[in-house]
Amino acid sequence: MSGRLPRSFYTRDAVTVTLALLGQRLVRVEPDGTRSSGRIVEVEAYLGVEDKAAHTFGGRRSPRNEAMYRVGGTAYVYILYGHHCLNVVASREGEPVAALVRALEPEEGLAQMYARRPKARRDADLCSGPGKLCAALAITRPEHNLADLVDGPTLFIEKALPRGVGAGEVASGPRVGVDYAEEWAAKPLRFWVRGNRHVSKA
DNA sequence: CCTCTGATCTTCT
DNA sequence: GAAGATCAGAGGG
Repeated sequence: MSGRLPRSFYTRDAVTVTLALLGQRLVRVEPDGTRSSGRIVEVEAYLGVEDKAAHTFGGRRSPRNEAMYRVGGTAYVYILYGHHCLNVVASREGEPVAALVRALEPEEGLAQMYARRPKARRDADLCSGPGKLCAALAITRPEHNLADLVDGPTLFIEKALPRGVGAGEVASGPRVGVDYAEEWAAKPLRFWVRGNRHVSKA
């Protein structure tokens, strides 16, 4: 069995962590021990107080974005248009940077995912978006915001063996839905596994 | 396959 | 009261 990613994985700079998450396995464990999981195939980096697209732009700290300021390895879960979204906080405490997990390739617990996402017609509909994957894995703000992915019991990330994703397999482009962010809108901070059919958009 | 539009609901002003 | 780090369905190619 593969091990969880340690604290030292998360306490590096944000773009390094964001890229390194590609290929790793996000795992949700139910109280009864049932696992749902998927390989991370699409992510975006959000870069702290200078990034106009980030919730922490300008250093605004609030109850909503508190998790962003915690140590790398903390989960930041927020609600947008009625859907949950999961971020993996990076770097050290006090530096509010994170990776938004945008898509997974489902691996374990497919039947449970379909049960939680009744609208899905095929595997590629299950986790191909930040709101979809949270629904599929039952990731919610009340349960998972501020959770520690290094030590927590119900949500964590396992190192994919034998390795993650090679540099040649990674594509990059502008982040989704941040056209309002002026010069930050065009920066290539979205990364995905090239050709994978589970990414939210090519 | 693609683009467009309405539903949705928390957060902060 | 307005603005989103979104989703799903409709309609056209």
